[in-house]
Amino acid sequence: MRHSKRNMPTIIDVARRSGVSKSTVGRALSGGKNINPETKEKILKAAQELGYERNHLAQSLRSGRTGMLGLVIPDIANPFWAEVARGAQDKAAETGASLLVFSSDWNSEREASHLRALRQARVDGAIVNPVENRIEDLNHFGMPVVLIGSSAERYPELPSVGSDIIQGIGLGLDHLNSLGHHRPAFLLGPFGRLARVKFQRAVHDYFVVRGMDPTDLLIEQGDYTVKSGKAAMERILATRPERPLCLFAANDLMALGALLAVREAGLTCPDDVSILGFDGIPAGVFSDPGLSTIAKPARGIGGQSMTVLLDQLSGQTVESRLVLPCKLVPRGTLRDLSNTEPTKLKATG
Amino acid sequence: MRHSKRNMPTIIDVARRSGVSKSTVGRALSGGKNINPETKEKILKAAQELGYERNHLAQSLRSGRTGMLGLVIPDIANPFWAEVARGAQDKAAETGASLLVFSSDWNSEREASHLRALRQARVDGAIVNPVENRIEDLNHFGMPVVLIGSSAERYPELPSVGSDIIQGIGLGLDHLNSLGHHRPAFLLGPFGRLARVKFQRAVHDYFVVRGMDPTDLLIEQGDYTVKSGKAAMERILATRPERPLCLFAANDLMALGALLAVREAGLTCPDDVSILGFDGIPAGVFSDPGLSTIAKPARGIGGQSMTVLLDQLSGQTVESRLVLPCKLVPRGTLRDLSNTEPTKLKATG
DNA sequence: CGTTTCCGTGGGAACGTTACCAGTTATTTC
DNA sequence: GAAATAACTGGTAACGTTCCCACGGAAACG
Repeated sequence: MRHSKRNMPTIIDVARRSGVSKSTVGRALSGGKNINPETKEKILKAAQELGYERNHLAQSLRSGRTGMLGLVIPDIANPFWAEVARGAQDKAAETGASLLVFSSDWNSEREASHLRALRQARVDGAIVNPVENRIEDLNHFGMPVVLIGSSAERYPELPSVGSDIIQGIGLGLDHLNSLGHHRPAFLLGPFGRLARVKFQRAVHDYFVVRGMDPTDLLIEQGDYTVKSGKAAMERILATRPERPLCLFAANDLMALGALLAVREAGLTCPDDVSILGFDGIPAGVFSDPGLSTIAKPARGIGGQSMTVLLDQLSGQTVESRLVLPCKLVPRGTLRDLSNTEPTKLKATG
Repeated sequence: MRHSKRNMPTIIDVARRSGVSKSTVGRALSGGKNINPETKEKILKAAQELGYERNHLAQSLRSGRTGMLGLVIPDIANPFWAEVARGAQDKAAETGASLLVFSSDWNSEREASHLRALRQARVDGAIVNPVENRIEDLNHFGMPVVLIGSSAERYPELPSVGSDIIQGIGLGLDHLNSLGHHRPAFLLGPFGRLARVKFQRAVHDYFVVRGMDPTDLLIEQGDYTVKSGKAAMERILATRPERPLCLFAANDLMALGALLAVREAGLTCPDDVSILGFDGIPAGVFSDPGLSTIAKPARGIGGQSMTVLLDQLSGQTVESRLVLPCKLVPRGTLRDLSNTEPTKLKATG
């Protein structure tokens, strides 16, 4: 190794080599004004020759800005959150900031510990997906925060970025309607969860607004896993004999599980059963047929939340709540019934 | 906000409040010896009351250790690398270290820029997946490095952690043999790549060691994408009429592509065609049937490389090259021919 | 020509912590 | 009981940078 970490060159070495004071070197290196172009070039050259690398710690300690930002998400190994992280990271890199990434595993203790670590690292700000059942106050975190995800609503005073689930659900139901699926079954999450309540209410409102009957919709429950999706579809198939059937699942994993159940029952998708997912995970491409879904703007959420955070850091007032639109991704799990028997369907609907 | 970032309490505030000197506070807080238990408790209490949070920057600047580690991988949004990151992160968290994660996108300029950022942040060490075509010298990086991935071989002096591809291939071929597939077709990567060469050599050696004929094996080429896998399988189906057919693909994405081609040709997997993948990506679960594959220990690579890095930091001498075993993940794409016609197959093989 | 403004530079203090040394007691040792 | 040792504490100097002020000289102004 060239310099053994304990004797890396400092501005003072650069100053000696270029025959000026460390103040001048500092000015030259931090791009300040009031510096003779010739002197600056001389200093830059000396710095390069010495292999000088600015000590970010000292700079941060003195200036009070670290140029480091924090990101606390449930699980970096989860494709959705990995996309979010990537979006945030790219945006941060544009401004030369580094990102400290932590996975909380939906565990509020780990979350608290990570937030403490961020505070100790004196990051300039943080993006956090707060754990759902967390009570402790994120409000006086001590630095700018931007919240992401559905549980952000618990902190109305803090800026947040999320996906527009209501719009996404509308998009999905519109699409289903256009294909002739007017009363799909729904597969939602666990009863207690905030996301579940929001989803169900959005569906209800959609039906009411359009003068359709929102009661007696078939709603099954799962826990967002493949297994629970499969089990739910088995229940539906057992109780509902009618066959062009349609299911709108609250996430892709359950939708894929439902797809497995359809196959095991000897039925085919989309001929017998149509399935629409929600999330837009990459694995949806590989199922047979490919999973039609409503994609959340994962990378966009990461990028936008970073933008909001950076705006906040530069002193701008920021929008308190930003929702990004979802996108329809039609693949192969939806059957088009609109041309087959439009009159009959209209009559029943 | 409670304290507006510019007036967070320091040890000196804690010292005032608890009536001791800042030296004593320092001792109490950094868990050193030579401190009266009562005094220590008093100080801890005062610190808590003030909401004191140790300034990691100052600590690092003075002590020369930041407790921060770097991780440079191609793409955090890629499931495989996300797993690696997760493994490294968990291991780092055990020792209280934070991880700075960067995505290089297989771009050596971005990689160089990220390495510079790590050096400026004065991280204690880094884990790097070097970009393949990189020439610049990672050898005098200036701090402990651990390499991961296949291109680590270019830096024989640096410690590295990878998966044992040769063992994984052996595992796959053993398994195929046991199921009666003695001469599978192979779907490998682009000709120039190091990984392709290694794969092909491993297959060759496997055949030679077992006294089997390594020549005239059917080898198709792809570029690790789904599309190329599909195209390759279409070529194979067109040229090879015999039907219990078997394909061993060099990665899961191509294997899934091949699976699509089989379906589109009106054939079924595994009845007509058996497919074995390599990687162990999560999406393999959702295909129909589920993709049998050789899983690389992604999280293990992350965790082990972090262990090696931490060992190196604590002054221990470390193994220069560590290879982790791959694991067989049997799902549904492999047909068992061993019971059906063992004698006939033995005769032909 | 004296005064003001500007530019370029240097010298110190400060950021918050740990390392080190020098004290002051309390405790042990011969 | 004096001396040596241990336990605890305080003061000061770093770590490498930026911030602030002061200084000299050149240019601009009246």
